[in-house]
Amino acid sequence: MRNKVSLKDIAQKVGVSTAAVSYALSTGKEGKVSEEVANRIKAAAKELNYQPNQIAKSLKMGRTNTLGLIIADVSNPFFATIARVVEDEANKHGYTVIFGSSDECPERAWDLINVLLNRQVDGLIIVPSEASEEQILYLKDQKVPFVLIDRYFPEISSSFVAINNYKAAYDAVMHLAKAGRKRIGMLAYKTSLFHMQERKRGYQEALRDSGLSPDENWLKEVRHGDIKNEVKTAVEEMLASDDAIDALFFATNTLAINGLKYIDSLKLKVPDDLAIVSFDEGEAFDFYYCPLTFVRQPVVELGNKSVQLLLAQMSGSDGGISQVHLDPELVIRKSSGLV
Amino acid sequence: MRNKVSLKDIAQKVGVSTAAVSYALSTGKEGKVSEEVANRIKAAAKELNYQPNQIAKSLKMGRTNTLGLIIADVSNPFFATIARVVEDEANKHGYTVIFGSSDECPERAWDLINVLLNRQVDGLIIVPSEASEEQILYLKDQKVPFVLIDRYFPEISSSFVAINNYKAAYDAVMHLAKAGRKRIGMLAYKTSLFHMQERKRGYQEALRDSGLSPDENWLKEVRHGDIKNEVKTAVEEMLASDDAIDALFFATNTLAINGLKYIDSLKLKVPDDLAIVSFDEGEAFDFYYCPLTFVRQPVVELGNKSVQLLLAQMSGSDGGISQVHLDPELVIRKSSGLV
DNA sequence: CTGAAAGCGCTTACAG
DNA sequence: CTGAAAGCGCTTACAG
Repeated sequence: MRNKVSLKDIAQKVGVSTAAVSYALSTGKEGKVSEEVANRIKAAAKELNYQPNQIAKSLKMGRTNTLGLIIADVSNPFFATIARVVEDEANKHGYTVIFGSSDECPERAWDLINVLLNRQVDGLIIVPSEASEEQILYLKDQKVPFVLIDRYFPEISSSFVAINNYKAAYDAVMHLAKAGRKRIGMLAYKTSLFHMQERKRGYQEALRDSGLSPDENWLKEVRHGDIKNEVKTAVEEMLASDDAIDALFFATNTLAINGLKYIDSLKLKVPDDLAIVSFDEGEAFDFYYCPLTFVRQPVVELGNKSVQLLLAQMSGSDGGISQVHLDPELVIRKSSGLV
Repeated sequence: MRNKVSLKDIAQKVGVSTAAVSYALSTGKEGKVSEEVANRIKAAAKELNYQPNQIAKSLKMGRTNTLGLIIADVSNPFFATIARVVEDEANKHGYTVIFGSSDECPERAWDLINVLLNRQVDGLIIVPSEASEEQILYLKDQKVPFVLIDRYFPEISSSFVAINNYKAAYDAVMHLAKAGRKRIGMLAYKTSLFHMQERKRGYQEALRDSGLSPDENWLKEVRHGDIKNEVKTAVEEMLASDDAIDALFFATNTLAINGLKYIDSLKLKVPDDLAIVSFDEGEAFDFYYCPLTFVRQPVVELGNKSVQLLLAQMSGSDGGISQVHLDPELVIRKSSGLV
């Protein structure tokens, strides 16, 4: 089978102890073995195509140089990009990443945490799902290094990297107000997760600050699951009332994709009939007839920063909890009706 | 720190050997320890919140229950979906997956293979990049269980799961011919990889079988890297000649996205000015004004099958090499000009 | 039925 | 400068 050659084989071949081989092969321990012996060892290692067994090393060292990443779903482009960025940044620092998709389901997230912990990952990066506070508290209690990304729980003190969702929504809606829209709707997810609450709060504050009294029919929430139909119903209702909306802010890209499809089926014209602002860009919108105004999340920074915070936390050099808010950017194009 | 509780701690608490604890806690070894002792052990394990250290177990067992997955790029939706499917299928069988993105670069693929092997993955699923034959031969030589996915090297005997690319392209182009198109172009990648060769062969055979003598200007190849500009130039040339194409077959979804953007900028109308068939569906096309005819790859089956083949190979129950070709499906919509 | 012991492949404190 | 030995946390063949 493979990987049969171990330190012992090299030691035997050269006629030294495994200790000598270990010293000779690890950098920074040069003084421990004479150069001549070291060279013979290195030659033998190369000849036998020696590949160190990281599992054995990990067991001995108590470190695996592995990071665990729990996201909602890799097949969602937003999370796929995060996964990619985290992978690259981790690799750069000599870490491998193991990821898992929680599907926004706390039970699956628990399973993943246990699997990753049993595999002795050195730290975790987590996009927490709803109702997973218990998990986060457990990790804190167990002193597992971790950082939350994209979302966090304000009532739990922990490291995180997130965007300023309040501001993102506030700016988006203010922009629609400035464009002259009076009846601005918002389509969001029905979830207690803080990032979504913040987006809703931003929406509401912006309405207030624009002197537009929010109508309760303008803010609709749908659940994960049967998105397509729920979005249809929600948008239908926003458009049906006497006070039909004249602008719509989508709280995520998935909501925007589904919402726009339905709006198109109604033959409504963006932005004339309905002005639109969405969250995130993406290939999905590349072919939309009207270039969309959207909130650009700094996803690369989000991913990089989460790795950096985690590594700092693991090395103990940061002395505690770091909470990072990154600023999103409102990219203005035609769909909001101002240009 | 975390995970401090080991078999030894439980053994001490209960007053038995670690062996007894190990037996009591592993299923299928019931007879090895009296029920009464076993119960006390289990109670203690629960009380101490014992979590087995998989690293230690792996070292001892010579198996990690981990699969390595090397794809071109997780942030590409096609590969992201494969990653997701592989993850789910592997989990179902008790395996964790570690993935890495090779970026179609053989050096990066080599690095990934070494990292994964050093981490003692039990097997590999690989989307091979160009010029990586050496790597595949190495894996064979080392008797590492692996299966290739999406692509393979016909001159190297190995397990793989791929689609019938020749047929996919042949059917697509025949369909365009049936739609009355006479000058059918194809935009492909410049690569020696077999799947692309097969797609080109399918295109050429279909032209021949339709009595359309292929013009060498109709088949263009671009390199990864500066896709956007190369696609632009290629499409430009296909349209510029006296024999300008009246239909275009895209060999991948990335090529289609870039190609269609350029075609749109030319104000060409699909399918009247130019009929289109693409590879893969995707959100990207959801908003395209003309529903696209495309080759649907059975990506879920592709992923599932690759895991199944790998597990069979690892268990030694399949006695060698399995080569699976899955059939793609041509989904006919408006862009090809027949409906 | 039960447990002491060896060993997976490493690293490093320690004694020579 | 060099190497024997212990030990990371498990599992299991083996002896009692």
